Amino acid sequence: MTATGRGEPSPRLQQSDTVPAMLPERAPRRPTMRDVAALAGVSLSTVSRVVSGSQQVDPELAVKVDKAVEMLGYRHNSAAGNLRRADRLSASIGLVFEDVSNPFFSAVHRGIEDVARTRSVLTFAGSSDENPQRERELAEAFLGRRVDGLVIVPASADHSYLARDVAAGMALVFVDRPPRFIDADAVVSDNAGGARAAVAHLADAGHRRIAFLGDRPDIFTAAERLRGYREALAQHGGEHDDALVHHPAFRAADVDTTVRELLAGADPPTALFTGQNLITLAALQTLHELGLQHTVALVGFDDIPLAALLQPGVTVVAQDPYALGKHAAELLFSRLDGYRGPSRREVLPTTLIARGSGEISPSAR
Amino acid sequence: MTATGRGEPSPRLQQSDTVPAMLPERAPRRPTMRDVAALAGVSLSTVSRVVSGSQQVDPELAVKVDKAVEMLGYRHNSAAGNLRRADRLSASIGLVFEDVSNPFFSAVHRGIEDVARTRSVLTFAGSSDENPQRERELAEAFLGRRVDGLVIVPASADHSYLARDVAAGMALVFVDRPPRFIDADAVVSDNAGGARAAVAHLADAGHRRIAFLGDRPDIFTAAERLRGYREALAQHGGEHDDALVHHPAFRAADVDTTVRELLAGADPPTALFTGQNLITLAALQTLHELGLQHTVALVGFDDIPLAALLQPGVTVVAQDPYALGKHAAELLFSRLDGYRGPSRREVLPTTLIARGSGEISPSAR
DNA sequence: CTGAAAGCGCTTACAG
DNA sequence: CTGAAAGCGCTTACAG
Repeated sequence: MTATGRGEPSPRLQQSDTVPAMLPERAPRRPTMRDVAALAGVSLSTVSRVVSGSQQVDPELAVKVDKAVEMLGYRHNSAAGNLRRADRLSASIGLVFEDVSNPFFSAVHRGIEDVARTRSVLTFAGSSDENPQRERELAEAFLGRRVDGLVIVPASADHSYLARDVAAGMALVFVDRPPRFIDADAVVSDNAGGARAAVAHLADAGHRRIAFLGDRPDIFTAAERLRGYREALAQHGGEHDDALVHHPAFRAADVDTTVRELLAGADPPTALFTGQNLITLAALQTLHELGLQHTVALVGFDDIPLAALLQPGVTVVAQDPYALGKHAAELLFSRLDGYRGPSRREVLPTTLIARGSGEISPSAR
Repeated sequence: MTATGRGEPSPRLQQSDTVPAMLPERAPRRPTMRDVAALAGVSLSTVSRVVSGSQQVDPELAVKVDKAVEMLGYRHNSAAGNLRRADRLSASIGLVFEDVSNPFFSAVHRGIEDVARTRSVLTFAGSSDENPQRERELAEAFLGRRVDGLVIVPASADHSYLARDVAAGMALVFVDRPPRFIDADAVVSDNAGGARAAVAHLADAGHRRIAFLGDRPDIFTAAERLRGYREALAQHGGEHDDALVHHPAFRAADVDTTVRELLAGADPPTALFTGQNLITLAALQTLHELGLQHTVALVGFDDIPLAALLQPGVTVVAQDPYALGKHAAELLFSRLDGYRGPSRREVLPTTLIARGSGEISPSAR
């Protein structure tokens, strides 16, 4: 669902019929505090006090200042203020996701935003596309703007490049996956446990040949889910067969090929465990195209919209991405509030939701 | 899909086993350009020149500076630099969405990000939740950080509060809906046209009683879709009946009630036109619960995942949210690049995708 | 409570 | 090409 390269319709272009007033060649200078002070007939300091609400000011002067602010359309420059302020806080944080447009991460985003908003903190957000270089560029660009903290879904294998920023007081939290080569707070889902539950569920329905389709195993969540898959197979007597383990690199397209090859093979799996939301969507598409949705069992990791309305309903192990974001933000702000203890790792539970596709028996084949 | 108030699992908390080194009570000061200059044995100006790459510098000095930067872990403070720089550009823009976690807006987000990224511009993002006050707070908070531009999905009925910022050179683009009381560029979908196509499609299948379920009509897109609905009814001889027009306020819950009441009524509609992605999802849920998905026709505005795999497949009028974002960003940057012409309005076409639900005949009832 | 002055971390004319 | 000085828009001690 990385949206790049999508075909776009050619737009109908129409001029607005409102004719704008003659524009000056150069934009006018924005009014500064100095302009406000001059108009209000007070000192710069007084304007600063009124605008920031930090100190007691004679109400009469305050009114003058407010009027001048109003008249000039003065807009405070918090970037400038931040430079001299004692706390040095920019009231902004940076978020590095894999892809802001993946519904999983956009829900995490909203969880973070809702917490940040209660503290009037703004969020920068960007997509790494699972590219370590891009993750670092984004994080460093945010740091160049002196964000107070960073929430990262790690793509990079080494986060030591952030050590000095943390030492300088930047709050750092990892979400969805833990950090590497740096000690920091993290919030993750119980990936291995969720995968075990998914595979145990399939084993309970009688499956022995269960395929795994997941992200590259160098991604923490994928590795954990693979581990859970293997542990559950071992515990429930499922078959360990490397031919059943796949890491379709380019998701949608590769998933389709992989599923078709698996099912056309000599000793096909009777069930699929799809280890990520986009992989689940693609695998479902293929199963339906093959007309095998009632024959081959499937459990997906991550819940997806309309899962309950498909025939059969899609059994999933659901994460709670909103909660992941909320908890991450809370850890972040606890650091900013002065917490100096050891780093924390929160593991959020997953929930198996049985809807039909995971309860298909192997004999359906 | 506003994620607030969702139940969260209680996390398992575990201490990390890595024991952090003794932390100093106060965070060390970040190194400044001055520190770099001192270590490298050059002037502040030289460091600035090397770091910004703006001017020719003796390669030997440049190497010294680079080494000092490396040793100290110096991180450029672009907020400070921005204060004095001639162009005054912060290389950041602000995005005000209805909800960053709605897949429609997160796709718009990605479209904008991909364009901004080619120019090394960072994006702030926030959710207005359709609240005018919140839209303004967000926009003004972004402006306080001196963003170079703003992309807004308007919730407010009056954007004149941005007039002075535009006059001062801020680039402003509206997306999904046009602005009010301000002259600015905008990119929208052909909402009326898409709705006409949807309703005409249902009329072609023989429907005369077609219900409309859309957002509050004070939202531009909803009003436009309602207009398209009415125009198509008029053109194709559908029944105009106010009892068929509904604006379920709290989406999911109200949609369910509305659909049930409509279908249980004396003269029920034979088809539904659902005018927004979340409304479509909720209406489908209800139709399936009632077992009427093969009986009552439905066309939704906005495509949704898995729509093709439902029984019947869900016929939709699809927008291209990624393209919406991309075009909005292009208009924005053209302003920043010096375009001074009249404001532009781009209208992107929609696409009707017939998948089954929209082709159910009225006699199925 | 108020104002003049210094200074936050940079960039930019200005001399050399 | 390089450096000393001024200044961006603010906040903050410091006097009064």
